[in-house]
Amino acid sequence: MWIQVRSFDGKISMQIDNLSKLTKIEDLRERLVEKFDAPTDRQRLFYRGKQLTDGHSLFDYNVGLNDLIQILVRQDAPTDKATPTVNGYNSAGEESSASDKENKPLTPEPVVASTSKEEAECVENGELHSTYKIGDIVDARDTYIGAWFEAKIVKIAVDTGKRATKVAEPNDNDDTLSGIKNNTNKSMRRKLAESSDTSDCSYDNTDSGANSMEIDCDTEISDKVKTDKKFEEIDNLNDGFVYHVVFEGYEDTDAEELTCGRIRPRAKTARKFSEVKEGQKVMINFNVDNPDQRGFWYNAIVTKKQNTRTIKKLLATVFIGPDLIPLDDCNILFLNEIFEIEKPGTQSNVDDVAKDPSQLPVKRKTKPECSHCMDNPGRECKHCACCVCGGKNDPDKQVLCDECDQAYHLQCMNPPLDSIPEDDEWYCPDCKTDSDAIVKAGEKLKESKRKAKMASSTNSTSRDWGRGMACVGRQNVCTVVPAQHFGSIPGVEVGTSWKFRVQVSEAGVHRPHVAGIHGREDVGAFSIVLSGGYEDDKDDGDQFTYTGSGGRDLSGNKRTAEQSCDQVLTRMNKALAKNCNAVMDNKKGACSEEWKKGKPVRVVRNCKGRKHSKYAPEEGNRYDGIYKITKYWPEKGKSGFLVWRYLLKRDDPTPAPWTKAGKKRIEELGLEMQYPAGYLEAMAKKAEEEESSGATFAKKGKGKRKRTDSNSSPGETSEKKQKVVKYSVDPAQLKLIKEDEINKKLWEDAMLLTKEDGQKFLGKVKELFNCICCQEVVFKPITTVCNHNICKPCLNRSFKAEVYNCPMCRADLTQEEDELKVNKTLRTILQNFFPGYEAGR
DNA sequence: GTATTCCAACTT
DNA sequence: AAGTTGGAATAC
Repeated sequence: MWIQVRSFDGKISMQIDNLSKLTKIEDLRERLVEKFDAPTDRQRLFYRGKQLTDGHSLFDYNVGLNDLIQILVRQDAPTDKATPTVNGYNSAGEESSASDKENKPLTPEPVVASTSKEEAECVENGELHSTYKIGDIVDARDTYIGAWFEAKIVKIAVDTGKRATKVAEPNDNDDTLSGIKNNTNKSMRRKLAESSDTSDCSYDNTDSGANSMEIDCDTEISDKVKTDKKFEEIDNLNDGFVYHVVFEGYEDTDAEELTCGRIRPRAKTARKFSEVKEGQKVMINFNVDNPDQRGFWYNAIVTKKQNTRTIKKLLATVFIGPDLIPLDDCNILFLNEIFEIEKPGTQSNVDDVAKDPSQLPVKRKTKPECSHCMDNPGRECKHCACCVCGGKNDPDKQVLCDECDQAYHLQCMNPPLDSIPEDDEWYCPDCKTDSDAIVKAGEKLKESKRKAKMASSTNSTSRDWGRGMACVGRQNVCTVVPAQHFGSIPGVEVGTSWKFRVQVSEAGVHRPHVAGIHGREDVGAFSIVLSGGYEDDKDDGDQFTYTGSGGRDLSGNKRTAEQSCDQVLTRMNKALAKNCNAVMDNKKGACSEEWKKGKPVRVVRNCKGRKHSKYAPEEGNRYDGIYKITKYWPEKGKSGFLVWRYLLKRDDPTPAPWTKAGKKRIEELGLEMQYPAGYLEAMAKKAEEEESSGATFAKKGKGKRKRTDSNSSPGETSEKKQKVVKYSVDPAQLKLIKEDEINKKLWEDAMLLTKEDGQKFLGKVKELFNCICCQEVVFKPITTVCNHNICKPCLNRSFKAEVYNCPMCRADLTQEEDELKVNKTLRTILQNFFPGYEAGR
């Protein structure tokens, strides 16, 4: 068996082959380490909303063939923090970390790791001429967004030129002005701080395209870069020291290593608006994403000032991003919060602050972290405070979920918690893996009673199973027609072949997984498979005899056995008889005068029938069209027991696949053997492995070579086929399509394919009218104002969850809330093309 | 190769 | 919930 594994961001995806259903989760993890660069203990695997835990098998979780498992890689190893790894190196050693501690008088023991022995020599305060001292209260420029944040120096080291942050330094040579990513929310900032810990970090904001902005590259800007070079000169200053700073509010995050150019004394001189002059360099608050809101603190040059009695306005060039790109003509909102830029290298302020704590500058206001309560401490907020009561009280008694980041008061939990959990990780009830559903490793999932009875659960077998196609479940269900449907399946051409029976089931042609007859004794038979079970069945192509089922002792889950008793005309045998256009006779059978008036049976021939029939396909299963029951009768089989026999005659307008016309048609339509999704890939890989492992044999053995040929994908030969069979849409359907004006464009797209074949056309219709929510053909379709088609039930669900956007394009649908009108025309057309597809809904 | 035996999908 | 079923891999 094979499955798909994908990272949550969708960036990395791979097929894992050669799995058995009994493969354990821990074994699966091993297979993911390399590709996802994730040690097993950092992997979090999810399938259908459940987190997979070790000790269980894929079967326990009902993971099916080609199913998708998502992987999330934990940032931090869940091990103890005594030996942190920073910058990709291990901690330098015990001595240096011991001396670290002495040098950190003020801070509550931040995790600072030296990068190597060489660099680990910490600088004693005053010993060397560093620009700043440990404990200095400073502003430090964030590497990525270019804004200044309050920070504190916790450690100083001699710069050996090997700083990890080097890659994150402003890049003089790089004059790319576009594609600046601006991240301004809290979690982003935290991420930024974290990500700078990795030496090979090149931060790429993929989480939200909405936050990124592009700066147009025009000559004006390049000119500005030159004139304002001075900002850069300061920023690139290097006094030979590396300053380890911790940002205020992020004390629990590792320190960031910066050069002195990225640091300056904490801004303390506020300038009055009246004092500010054009051309002046200042630090102002600006929000790049939403210029009419509060943002972060950036360097800026005042370019225009208007100060009349009625108008007070300040325009400035603001320097943003890692390369401090100038952004012209920014309207500065907070005219009473303009700070002078402190000169770098001015007297250290650590002693002053120690003497007189009131000198400590007030924390500058930045963009509120919570857009719901605007950080108003008096306002309850379930977003940034306790998500149960919204209260902001007792922050030390709030516990944060490591999955969703929501806060919970201990007392607001149900049941309440007595104390902060001691575990490294804590998950809120919503995120916690359901411990009821997943019991301790080694035991089975409680879920299904049936499963508990199975051999694999009762430990009655040691058989490994589920590597192949014998016991897989269906990947899709045919909804084009109801399960109990007589006649052909729209879109499935005569001559279509599938490798495995389960695929025939998926296509809706013959639904049972194993059984040869699909029917209901009170309704009739819908389809049969000829798989050569009975020697005395005679197959002449256009007509054949068929034997009913039963009369054998299949106890013990056997598939074959000698006839051991008479067959009776019940169940499937009766169903087949029902199709015959004659009065039912369960003693002697019956014969139809007008056999064509009987109910249609879809006939599939299986390659196993080749033993006795030349009409059977060479490989897999082939749909041969509609047959009808001419007569049925009981007779003595070779075993001496009674069996029911049926004579079927072909009644299908399409030429049979073995005829000349039929072969031509198959060629024209380009019908090829259908394999399960991922099957050919899995086989190719398997063959490759065999090839390499058996390389020494390959030289001798001629047989091995053959294999490469049979591996060639069937798609390769498709070039030469010509599709001349047109698919015709009948006039009534065409009329309806014209009426569905609102979907005109989609229909035009689909109609292009009528030149090819029905499969293509109907496939396209399915694709174009697929509901993005349920991934099926739209049921009770609603065509939105933005011209998208969604199932009414799907849209209703969305509205119930108070989401009033189009699931397709996010367009506002608030107006439509009251009157969700089904596009009746479209519904009729779809019903026309896919008769009964609604029955499955 | 052949006998055995896993599960899934179906109906009753 | 139990019985039926000629699939297809696994064990021998």
